[in-house]
Amino acid sequence: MLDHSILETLPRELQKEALESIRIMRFPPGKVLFQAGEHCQGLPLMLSGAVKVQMTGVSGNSIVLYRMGADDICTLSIGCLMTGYGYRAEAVVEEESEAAMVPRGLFDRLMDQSAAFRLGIMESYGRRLDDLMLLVEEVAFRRMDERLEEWLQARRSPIHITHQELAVELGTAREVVSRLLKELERKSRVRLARGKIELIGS
Amino acid sequence: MLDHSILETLPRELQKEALESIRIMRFPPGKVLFQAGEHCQGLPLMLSGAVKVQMTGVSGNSIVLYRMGADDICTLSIGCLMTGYGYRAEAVVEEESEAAMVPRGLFDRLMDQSAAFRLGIMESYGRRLDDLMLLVEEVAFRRMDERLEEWLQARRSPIHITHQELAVELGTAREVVSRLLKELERKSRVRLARGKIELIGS
DNA sequence: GAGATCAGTGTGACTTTATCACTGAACTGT
DNA sequence: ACAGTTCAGTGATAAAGTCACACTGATCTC
Repeated sequence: MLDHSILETLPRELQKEALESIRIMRFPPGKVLFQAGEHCQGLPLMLSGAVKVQMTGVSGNSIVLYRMGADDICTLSIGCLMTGYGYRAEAVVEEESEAAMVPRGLFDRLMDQSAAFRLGIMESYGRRLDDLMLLVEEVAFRRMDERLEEWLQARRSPIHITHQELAVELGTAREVVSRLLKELERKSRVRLARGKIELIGS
Repeated sequence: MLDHSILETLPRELQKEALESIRIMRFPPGKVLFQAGEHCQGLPLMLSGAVKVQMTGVSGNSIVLYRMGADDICTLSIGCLMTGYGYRAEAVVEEESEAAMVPRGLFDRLMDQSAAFRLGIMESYGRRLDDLMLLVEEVAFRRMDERLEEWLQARRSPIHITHQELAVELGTAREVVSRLLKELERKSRVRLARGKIELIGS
């Protein structure tokens, strides 16, 4: 049940405590783990699945910041727990996910007593920082048509997504995505349908 | 010498080890602490001063990601040390700074034995994450004229900076800054001179 | 101190991206 | 089958980024 998890690496005694105080939860696709402004209810440690973290600006526009997968701990939640401020972003489940909800006390003890756990946390933080730095560069300097094409090429055709969702992925406006996609269709690089994009000859 | 530092909080024995293995270094403004691609030579723990961290995209454009001040540990360096990858960004001293260079071994022991140190690290990470998330939103969705005005209003007139440097602060092109500033001058909100911007009536 | 040099700035022309307003097409439920 | 809703397309306009080049003020050289 804790297979493939960072929790496996814990010393026996801690593992026992962990198994007792941790709640394992399942989340279906679409489930909102937390929203902007809410306060942290416990640290989700992902065991499987995929969750996207996105934020909405004052303008009302949204952008996907990064994704979490197995063995990631939600670094945003750590920050919320430590500072007591509310979340700045929201987390939405993309693929059926399992997560261990770690209470504050156990988290502190794990940090205190397990070097492996600490390493896992630091790695999660490092990845997040790296993801965000790359994103800043993308958004600030790269052309939208290139970013769109890369995004499309990184998936399997057909891709089921609306233009609006794709706009949030890239941090742009829906109209921009529509126009760029239409342009790609004119070049016969994609075939468009409502809520679906087929890649041609890649 | 370690006044105002997170290192003060350490238990006596660790503090002794810290004082022995840590090198305190002074850096003058303009000093480059590290550059993109380089490998980590030790964790800088800032004691005083200010350092900006900026990155350069493939396009050659640069953007300031965040700033470090007293009691910040360089989270980027932690990541580099853990993963062995080179830095993705560069760090430039803005104000005369002092930093304690913490070797890997001591860092691990501090993380292991001092809850206060761990908390400091987590807070540094939290701030970085928060800074970067806000930056993503700014860059993706906010108007450049607003961002420029805010940046200007946050300083004391006169501001000594070139348009190029200001462009890097905001992650845009020099020409854009020049034009927006000229527009502000036409509205009598600023007075421009070579390398200097005076704010009028604020 | 006259010219050469160079970093810093200004600006026109053009492209790309964002925003606004609206139309129409495709799906949903009853 | 119709009403309501979500999704997509597009023209007009504004903001921002890019490219090319001219100008200006500071510094250096002789």
